[in-house]
Amino acid sequence: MPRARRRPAGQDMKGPEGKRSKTKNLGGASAQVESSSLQRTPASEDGGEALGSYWLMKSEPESRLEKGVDVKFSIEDLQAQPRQTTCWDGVRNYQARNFLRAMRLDEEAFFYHSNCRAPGIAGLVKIVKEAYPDHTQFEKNNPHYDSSSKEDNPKWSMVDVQFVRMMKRFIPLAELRAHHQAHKASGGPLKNMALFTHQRLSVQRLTREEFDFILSLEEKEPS
DNA sequence: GCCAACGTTGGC
DNA sequence: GCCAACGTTGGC
Repeated sequence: MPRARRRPAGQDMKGPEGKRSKTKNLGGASAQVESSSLQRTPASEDGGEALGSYWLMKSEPESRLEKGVDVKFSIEDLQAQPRQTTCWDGVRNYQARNFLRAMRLDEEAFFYHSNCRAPGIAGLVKIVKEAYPDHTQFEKNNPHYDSSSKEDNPKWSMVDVQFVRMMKRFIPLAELRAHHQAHKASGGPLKNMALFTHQRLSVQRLTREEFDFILSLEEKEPS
């Protein structure tokens, strides 16, 4: 099956080569109740909080070809989308998928720039549509096509996210790491941050303490 | 471009 | 079900 990859469907309407069908018609005629997954668990399954959760979602802001398709999707690309909204397709890792399925409407996520010259947290997005089947798993020409997934039992899910705001200042990975290292000794809020303890996971859950601490960094001088 | 970390695959 | 080989992630 396809490798685990993240990144949203940059419905970039660049050039004539209109990628796939894409273009989720949000607000389309029938705001149909999606989610073939009625498995709507109490969100307490993955060690999840009962209350709202916070998230971090990775995306690559620099061009890179995957099976001939550019996977670039920066926060600026998100801002340029209709309604500043995109479907977060292409996740092919079970842990990340389960987090997508645990996301609830209006929960907030950091938009993280990965695999680039300046990795770090660029902005804030929120969930505007809960998990539903990722259509790209059925598209033979999509880099994330999964021949093992069947239409009547889709393996992979996606959510829709909408731009909320840019961070007041970009929060570099190196700065987060410095806090993580310090907090491991001091017991501070970033001591177990998934960005470092599960570094390859493209969709991560944050505690409220982690989320609030990172927001507080916006007000501080770059260190 | 290098390469460590780590998830997945497939032989047995 | 083990585990070595392999492929990917993603920082540097």
